[in-house]
Amino acid sequence: MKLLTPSTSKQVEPAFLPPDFNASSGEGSLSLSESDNDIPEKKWKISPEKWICAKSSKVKHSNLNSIITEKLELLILLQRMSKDSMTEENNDCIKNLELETKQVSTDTKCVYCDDEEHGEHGSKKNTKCINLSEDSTDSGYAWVILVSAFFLEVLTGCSLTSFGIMMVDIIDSTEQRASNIAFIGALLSSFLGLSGVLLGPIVHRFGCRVVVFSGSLILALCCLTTFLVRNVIVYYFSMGIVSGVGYSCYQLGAPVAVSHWFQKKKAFSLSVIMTGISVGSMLWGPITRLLINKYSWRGAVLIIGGLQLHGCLIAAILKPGPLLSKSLLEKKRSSRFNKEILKNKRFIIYCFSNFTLLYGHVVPFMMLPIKAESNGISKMNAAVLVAIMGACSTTVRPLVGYLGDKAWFDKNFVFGIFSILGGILTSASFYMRTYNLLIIYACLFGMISATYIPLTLSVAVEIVKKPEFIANGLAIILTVHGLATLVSITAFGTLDYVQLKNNCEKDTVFQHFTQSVHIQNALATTYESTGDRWRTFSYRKAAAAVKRYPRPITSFEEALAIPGVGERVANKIWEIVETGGLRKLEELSNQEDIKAISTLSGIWGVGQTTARQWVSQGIKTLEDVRNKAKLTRPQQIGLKHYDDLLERMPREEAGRIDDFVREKCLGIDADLVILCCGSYRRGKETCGDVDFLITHPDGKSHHDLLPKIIKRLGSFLTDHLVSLQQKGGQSKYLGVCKLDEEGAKHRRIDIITVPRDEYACAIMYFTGSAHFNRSMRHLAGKMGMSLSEHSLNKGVVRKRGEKLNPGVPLPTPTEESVFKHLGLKYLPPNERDH
DNA sequence: CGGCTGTACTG
DNA sequence: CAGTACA
DNA sequence: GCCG
Repeated sequence: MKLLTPSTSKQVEPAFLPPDFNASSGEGSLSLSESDNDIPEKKWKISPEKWICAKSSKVKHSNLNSIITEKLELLILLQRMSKDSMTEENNDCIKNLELETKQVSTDTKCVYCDDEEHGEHGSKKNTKCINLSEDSTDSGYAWVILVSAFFLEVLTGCSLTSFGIMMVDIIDSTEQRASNIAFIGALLSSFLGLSGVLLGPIVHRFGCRVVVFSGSLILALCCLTTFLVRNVIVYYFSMGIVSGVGYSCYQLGAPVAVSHWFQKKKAFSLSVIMTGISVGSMLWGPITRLLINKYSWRGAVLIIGGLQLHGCLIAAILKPGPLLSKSLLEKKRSSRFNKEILKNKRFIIYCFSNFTLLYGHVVPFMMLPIKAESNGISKMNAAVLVAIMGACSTTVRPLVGYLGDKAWFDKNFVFGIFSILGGILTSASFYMRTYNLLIIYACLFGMISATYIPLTLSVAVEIVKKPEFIANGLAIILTVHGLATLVSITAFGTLDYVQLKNNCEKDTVFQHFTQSVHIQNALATTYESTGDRWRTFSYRKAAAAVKRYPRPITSFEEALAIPGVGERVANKIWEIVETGGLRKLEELSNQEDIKAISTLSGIWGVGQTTARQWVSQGIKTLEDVRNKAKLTRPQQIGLKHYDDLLERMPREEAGRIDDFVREKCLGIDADLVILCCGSYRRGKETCGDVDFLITHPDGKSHHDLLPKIIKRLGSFLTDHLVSLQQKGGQSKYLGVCKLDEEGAKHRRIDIITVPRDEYACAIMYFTGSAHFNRSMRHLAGKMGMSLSEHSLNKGVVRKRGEKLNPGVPLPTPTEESVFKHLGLKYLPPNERDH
């Protein structure tokens, strides 16, 4: 085995080599004498000196035990200390190490077996040595185990990948500082590693089946908790600490299980499951994004929790194998922490450099989706970036492993160069704002990090030199990695581009930046009360543009350059950035009348005109309205539910309303097509109302449908605001509903029924957003067309806004067709916010 | 200077 | 027709 | 109030 016979006796060959190397290396050099097959326990405790002795030059058979022992000890240490799970690379190292260990034990043809009775360990009885017949492993059920273990690792890959993807949405919906949420990720990654300390003995005691099973349940429970509870402190546990432990179970379980079943092809099998985690991290990004788009991030968490329950299935498949290496794990660890290592100045310096390296390394992984999003890249594409990074890192890693073994390969050099490259690249990434550039960044960074991260450990081994310190040294390095991860993610959340995304930051520039959005909107509202419709329009537009703008505004000119922001608004933005306020707004909004107007126009059915009229008549409070004002029917209802109707409902509630209405409608006619549109369809976390679009596939049964539906919904609809028959066959109902639940509030509900051939345009319209509809209609207008909720018409002739020729409808069977006619790429509902 | 989405009910 | 609403 |  080449591993144990390095080219020079001085060079300590690091324990981290790629599986393919081990797999392909000859077995011959290590064949052992029979006597090694029966190894008494004591013999396993062998000093590190013997290990290195075995490593340098010729292998002494009698020392092989010590090699195995030492490696296992290292393994234990690594498993405890490592899993800088951000990057999985360390795990790979562990697995490589583990695999190598297995290889050794395989080669010796000495395998430990253990009756899978849980608990009764600690005595020699349990540990016996057998000569294996080769057919009992590597085939048959072993392959089932391999596939299961592979999928287990795929499930593990979910951990930080999906959290990274989700972070943006979590920040949005919890309105927490980004750093608070990022801290969950830091906890997750730390506990993924830390829990190895606890799990090591537990895997040993209860077997990997039990551990994987519990891991699965733990994860499912965590996800359920996250789904149900709306409290960030709880998330620290449910998504951070406890989830970390859960994933740790998977992570430990898979290689252990496989090592129980594979003998000859152990190296191969371990490399297979190793790729599992990479495949997992590639897959989970897009999957998570899709789930979030469809069900919001809470829903996604719940579904992921469900998916993690597959771990139970896998646990059931993972029956104890004929080979059992875990009994080896139980050996008492002989190496204690040796302070001598701290006298090695090179090593200390190396530790610091590793800290800074990892400090910088970890952030891009976790923050990439946020960075992408803050630069206006769609969430799905951000997820794709993560997948790309994963893929690149996956492809390069085996290559590095392969090259790492070559004599001419200068690890120190490569490590140095690539870590510097990674640093430069990441610094440069600050200026990468377009999707294409970020793709390149993801690719390069994935590849570069796949190079230097595994090498950190190899280089450490070379620096430590003294064999008795290697275990300690590696443990220290891995601790440093873990620490760096924790510190960097926590710290970083408060520093860089994360803030740009957020609107709840207290930091000066950023605060002013977000405040400006707020104030612009306030100004818009204020002007609305004054009645200047088009000024309002412009403020709204400018506010939206500023909100979209991915960076803090640092100069007047920068503000002016934003489309939709002119000189006057730029002046105001600059005043906000510099002083934190806007005098004009304060003047205006301190006027009692203006406050009154905005209060009154909160009543459904009361607009600017009515509100202003009332105020001028001295009606300034809701109480005044109740007593003095003349109210229309809808306004009375609006006043009755004033507070309820101004409140937005959580997405889940909209979902329950959807279920209820859907069931009732299908009771009328099972063929009806019911779609809940509006902000719900766009995947928003809260909804101001629920919008139902209903049609019948036969193209005619939508006639007279709406009254039936309203009748059917009965007391669910508490008040009717408007119920109208439109000319073209569309009917619209606006009303108020309330679920039959404890503490349920009144909610606005809109229902429209449309003819089949207007369905696509109606969906477009009813899904919105309002602003998106305006843009689409504006675009249609510029192209000589006209878009409405009924149809997309072409050949429209307009003259000074007036339509002279209504044009002819284009065929629009689907939403896609509408986009196509307008020369646009299809946008899924969740991307129609602008 | 003139447009800034397009449609439809209520009173 | 003006006012209000829907996305 | 912004933009063409």
